[in-house]
Amino acid sequence: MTDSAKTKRGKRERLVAAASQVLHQQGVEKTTLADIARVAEVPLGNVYYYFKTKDQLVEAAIDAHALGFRAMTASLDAHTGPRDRLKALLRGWIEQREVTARYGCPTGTLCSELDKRTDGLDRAAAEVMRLLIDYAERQFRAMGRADSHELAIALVAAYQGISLLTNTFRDPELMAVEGRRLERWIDSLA
Amino acid sequence: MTDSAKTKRGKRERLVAAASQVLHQQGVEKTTLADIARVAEVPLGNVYYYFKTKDQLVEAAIDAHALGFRAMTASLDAHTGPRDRLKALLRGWIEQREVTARYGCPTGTLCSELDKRTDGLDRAAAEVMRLLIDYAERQFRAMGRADSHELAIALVAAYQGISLLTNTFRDPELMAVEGRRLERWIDSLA
DNA sequence: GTCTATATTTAGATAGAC
DNA sequence: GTCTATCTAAATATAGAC
Repeated sequence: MTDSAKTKRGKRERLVAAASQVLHQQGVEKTTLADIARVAEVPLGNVYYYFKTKDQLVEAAIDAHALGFRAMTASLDAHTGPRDRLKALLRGWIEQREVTARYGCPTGTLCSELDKRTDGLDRAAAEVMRLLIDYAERQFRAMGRADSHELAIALVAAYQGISLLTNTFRDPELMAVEGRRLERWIDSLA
Repeated sequence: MTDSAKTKRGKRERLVAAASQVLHQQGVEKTTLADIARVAEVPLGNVYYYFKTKDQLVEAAIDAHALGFRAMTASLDAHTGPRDRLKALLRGWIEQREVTARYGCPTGTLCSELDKRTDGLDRAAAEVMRLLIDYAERQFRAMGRADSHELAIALVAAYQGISLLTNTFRDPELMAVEGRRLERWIDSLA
């Protein structure tokens, strides 16, 4: 991606990209539309031409996040088998450890924060988490595990938990160590 | 606790108790001082006699949370051995599963949300998480494990992760199932 | 110490010129 | 479609009577 917000992609697209980034870094509640507009290099008043409310922009960012996840898993499917796909997922998490140490897991922080809301945004975030669990579950099932659902929950929980600790203590090594532990765990499964 | 906010405990004490409750339920950013004052049954303007800023009240609530955790572990130490203490910890988490499904782990949600802040409040929340890890680590060490630190991180990460999923999907059974899995894991350790 | 009324600030949202 | 200026609502914080 050589494009920055500066370049002449569509403004709507720039706003969504800027929202994804800033919402992850600052959290939903602490992010103002002015913050997003500045990063997207779109005048504040113009935001409302594309999104009627802040919530609609947040929802668009979540949808973009879900789309990005589907693209990632699609490329993961290039790997030969389900075990390799799971380990590739783990390695991706380990590679992102610096970002995670600074800002947490994008999906996890969204779910945690948006859960406090009564409107539908919390369900949109939960949907992304569901995508992740379902993907892991399919791999465990392809490995022939009858307890694929429980294993998928355990894997994603371990990742979300270590993401939170990595972020809380600002220590990327936590993710690296736990990631390797999870890799050994996956190798140990029949 | 037969005391409600109504009773004539000190106002400062009532404000801290109300803050602990409401901050857990609504999150820090979405909670107003008016919310806390209402639950504590203290007039809004009077809050500022006890706390100069909202942040100071939030910090007092975090400190109270840390104090409560120390009291809990002190009573856990009544258990015969380190393995029983860890399993008692797990059973406590399982017992809290309905609250966790609705509002998440109090410590985890605080750490996740406050991490987005630059002031010192994020470190106050991290300290409570540190207490939890240190306690678990002491038990693993007492069990004779050389890898007590790694095990403590894994245990707390598993708990924090399943708390997030339990909350995200509003499903207390997730905590119950994973809690039993973690109990078996602790039993399996030499 | 207590509490009402209000000042101040900020951010979401809109009006209307171009 | 774009953008400046502004409205409005809400929340933190304060003033000052009691």
